[in-house]
Amino acid sequence: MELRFDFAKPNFDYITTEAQADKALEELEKEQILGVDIEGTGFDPYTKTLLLVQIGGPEKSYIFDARKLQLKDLPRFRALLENSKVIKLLHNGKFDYQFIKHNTGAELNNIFDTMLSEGVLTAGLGIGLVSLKDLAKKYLQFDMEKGVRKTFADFTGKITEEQLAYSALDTLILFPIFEQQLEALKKENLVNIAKLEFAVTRVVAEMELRGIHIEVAKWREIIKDLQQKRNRYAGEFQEAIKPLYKTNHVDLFGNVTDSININSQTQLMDLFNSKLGITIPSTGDAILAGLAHPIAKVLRDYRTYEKLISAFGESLLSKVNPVTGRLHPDFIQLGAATGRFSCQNPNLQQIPKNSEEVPFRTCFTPSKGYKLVVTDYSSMEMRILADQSGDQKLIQAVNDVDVHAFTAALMFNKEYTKDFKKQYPDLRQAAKAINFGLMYGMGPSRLAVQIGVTPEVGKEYLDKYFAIFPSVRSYLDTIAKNAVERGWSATPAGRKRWYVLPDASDPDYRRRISQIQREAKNHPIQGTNADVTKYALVFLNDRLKI
DNA sequence: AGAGGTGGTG
DNA sequence: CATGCACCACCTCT
Repeated sequence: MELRFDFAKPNFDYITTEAQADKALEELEKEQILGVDIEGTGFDPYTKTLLLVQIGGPEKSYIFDARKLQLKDLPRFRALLENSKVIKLLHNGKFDYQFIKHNTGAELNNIFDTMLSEGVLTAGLGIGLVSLKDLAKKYLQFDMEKGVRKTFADFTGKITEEQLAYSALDTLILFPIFEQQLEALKKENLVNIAKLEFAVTRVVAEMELRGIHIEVAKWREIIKDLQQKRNRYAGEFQEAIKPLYKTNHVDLFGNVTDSININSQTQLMDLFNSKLGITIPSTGDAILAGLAHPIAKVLRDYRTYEKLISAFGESLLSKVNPVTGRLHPDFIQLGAATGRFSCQNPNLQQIPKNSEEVPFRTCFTPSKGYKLVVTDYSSMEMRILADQSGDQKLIQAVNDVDVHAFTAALMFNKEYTKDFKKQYPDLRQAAKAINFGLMYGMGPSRLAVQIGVTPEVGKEYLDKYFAIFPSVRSYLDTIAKNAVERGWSATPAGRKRWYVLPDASDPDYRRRISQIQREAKNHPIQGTNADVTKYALVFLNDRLKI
């Protein structure tokens, strides 16, 4: 590949005056494709400063100094970035979108994102989202110098030549990577999925900028209550185990100390296996629940509260932004191999469901003058399974009735009525376990454990299920078979997930193949849910624009 | 710093 | 026999 720039001496102009900016914009307005990148003093647009905005064609980069120019007062600058006829190449454009929007008002559009492209091209391979440096190495066999990047952290001085050259390279290098990725996307029929991700990334940028309002005082009240309960159980636990430990646990000041660290799995294992003579394979809740010993009970109670306090207590509040007073979590749009989102800092996707004792979610309220609108799909993955398998009975079930109850009625030869759920709760529960389990590629033995029957009965149930919904079996089996043959599976919208196929000589060959089969059965279901949700995000953002 | 255990969500 | 999918946070231990 012939490069149109010199790695060692990239061509750039450094723009510090309005006159220079006008001249640069005149050149940039001639381009159909622009590379865009920014440098800031950190990652949070609200607490960190925008230093540079680099915009360039394939041969030359123009570096706008955001501290010397009033970029929000340059309508031509904004018009260039918002010109929907021009493609903007970025790497992790969500980040640049946020800094540019916050500092200049411009809303980048028509984005081609090299990080997201690589994400859809390698989903499932365990590579994750990669840096621009990684892509330069993969596509251009070039080792990028990234030491300069760190020099921008909390930078307050005068921009150096070295910093400028580094910054320029970041927009130039996007072009040859873009060209190769575009070919790969076409070859893998991933263009439409990539376009979806590019559209979604603007929505995600807006979501993160907006953040969410949390009632901090109310949150603290909930934690306080949980702490009281936890401390009581911790005390009861220590009291109960004290006789088992001979050592006199008194510290230098005469205070009685705990016999063991209740949070230590190692010490708990020793407590049960050596001191109590109860052999357990782990201290997980499923095991403890099966023990009659009162220490197991108090430990389970302690854990319930300790979990909530440690995972959702003060640590979550520490993530409230000092400038906005709101939470601004990171939404990773390709966070899962299936195409699902993940979320971090904090993970808003794992706030406990509301209960009377733990009403965490009620603390997320609209700020004054706003309404919080909640939207969701119901039984989405069951509907997807019904639709994709084409099974007429399952389609009828998800459309017309309580699908789990309906399944149970057919499997156990009962009449389906409106109060089936009340009449036969256990049968419905068993059918629900099968419905969900199938979407995860579950086998008969796990099903048996799940619903508390023998493995033989578990197998009977599965056979019965597939006799009623024959298309579901053939659908899942075909997906699994294709995945092992081709090394990938795909959603109807075209999203792919790849699998690393084991070598025939691998001692774990059978286990690994089974793993791939389960993942592949789940991928088109979970992945389609992700596809649908992402289309909905774009749709909603377009129509609910404030 | 990273692994393993545990447990919260869809 | 094991072998239900996808995540992230916190804790201890090494």
